[in-house]
Amino acid sequence: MMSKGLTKAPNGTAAKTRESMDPNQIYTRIFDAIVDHKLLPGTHLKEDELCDLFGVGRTRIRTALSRLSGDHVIELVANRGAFVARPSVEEAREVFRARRVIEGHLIRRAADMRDDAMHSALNDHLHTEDAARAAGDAARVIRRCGRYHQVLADQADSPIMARFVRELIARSSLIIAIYETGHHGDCEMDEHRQLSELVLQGKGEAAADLLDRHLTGIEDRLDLKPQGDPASDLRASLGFG
Amino acid sequence: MMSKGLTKAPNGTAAKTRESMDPNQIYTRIFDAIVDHKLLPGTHLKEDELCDLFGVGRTRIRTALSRLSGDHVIELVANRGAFVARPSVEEAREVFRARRVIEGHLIRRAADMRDDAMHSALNDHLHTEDAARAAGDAARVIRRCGRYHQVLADQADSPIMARFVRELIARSSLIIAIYETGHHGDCEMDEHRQLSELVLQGKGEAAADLLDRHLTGIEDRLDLKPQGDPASDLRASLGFG
DNA sequence: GTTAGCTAGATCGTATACAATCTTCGTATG
DNA sequence: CATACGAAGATTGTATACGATCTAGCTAAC
Repeated sequence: MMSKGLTKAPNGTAAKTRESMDPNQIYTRIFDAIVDHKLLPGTHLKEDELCDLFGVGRTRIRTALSRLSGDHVIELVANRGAFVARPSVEEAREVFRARRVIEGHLIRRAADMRDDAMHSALNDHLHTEDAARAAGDAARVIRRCGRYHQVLADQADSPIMARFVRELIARSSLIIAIYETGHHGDCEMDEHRQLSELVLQGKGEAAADLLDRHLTGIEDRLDLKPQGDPASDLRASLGFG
Repeated sequence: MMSKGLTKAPNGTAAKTRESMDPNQIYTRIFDAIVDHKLLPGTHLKEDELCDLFGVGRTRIRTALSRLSGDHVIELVANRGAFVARPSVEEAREVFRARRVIEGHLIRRAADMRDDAMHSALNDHLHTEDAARAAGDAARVIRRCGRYHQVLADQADSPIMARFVRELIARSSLIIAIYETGHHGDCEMDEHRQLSELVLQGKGEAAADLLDRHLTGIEDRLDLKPQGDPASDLRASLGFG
């Protein structure tokens, strides 16, 4: 059952659902549920089930699933259906490498462009991140941490690369769901604050360096051992390693 | 009429078409037609017309169009349909900036990883590029030039970033279609050869520098003036500038 | 007891029909 | 003659029904 991950309406009433949702809204709802770890990697997203939940025909569901597949947050298997993606170790490493490359460029550029609007955007977000942490809502903290990187990427006036980063952040969330070890501090809160300060002081190189270490730190806290082929993987899983 | 850009079958017979094409094949055919400048920016891709051309129902066409839209090579306008994308000047500049960032990273990495397979892949492609140029087939030269960058990106064992590059190359082709000035040499052939040599010699930094200049050169050969709002743009187009 | 084959159920893939929307062209009116 | 209005045609958006494919569980044979 998936009703744990996707509720019919955000406020509890089913009113919005009756009025038929756009493919866009459906897409966003599922995307967010995946990023927020409400839908876990491997989950089978059955079309009929989603039809009931959202109160629409299969056509709209399929449109939404197609877009999600384009973002690589779900995998469309022929004649089997849609599954929440399960990034491999190799994919995981490349996602973080790509983030270092692209976000690194964007943060340098943002530092060169800093203005009042950027100041507000970055600080506003830090406040919501604080609030989430204070409330002790773990799911919200995860979401806010990811969002910080998105807000940062959005400051560089580079919508194309910001979209790439959006996909990479979503996939990072899946990666964390699969490979996280006990000791988080997924995104060290303080590092986010330092990043903002460096950007707003125009210290692009320093900001890029810190961002690189920040992302590498997240990656290092994951359990990304090279995993063997399925056969030996089975042996290892059964304790014959 | 669009039959100039999309022929029913590659060899002239209509046999393949009868057997019903996959959404995948349809997607690839349209994607290639756009990259090859057989379908020009702004072209309206009508669903019924495509149904006739490919001999399938609208469902498969829509699946293909949805994927193309995800690549941003076509634009899906609500209730109006699909149009070949017309990148703005701002988008054009960001596409080349993104290419410098991402391809720059990949070429450095490729240089660090060079092996026999890479040697063959790069040289094989240069030969097909030579052949196209010798045959004097302008369309094929354009296609091969774009493909070179794709082949290069594919050498860095980074499928995610290689996919980003694939989209950027396709959009570059649209940008060239719109903004090209008379004097091409779109991709200086000799620079491709030099790039391959530097990569295969493991000179990553030098290769990255040359690639940066190469891409900047292509961008500089375009007519990317800051374009005014539609109103003044019309005045300029009619010679009242 | 194990394995191969088979049947029934579930799920997705596609085509088609109908509804909603937009565009265009003709018409009437100022 | 120019402009606003309206109706017809064209095009896309959606739901639904049917067919294809896969999965699971059962039965039977070895």
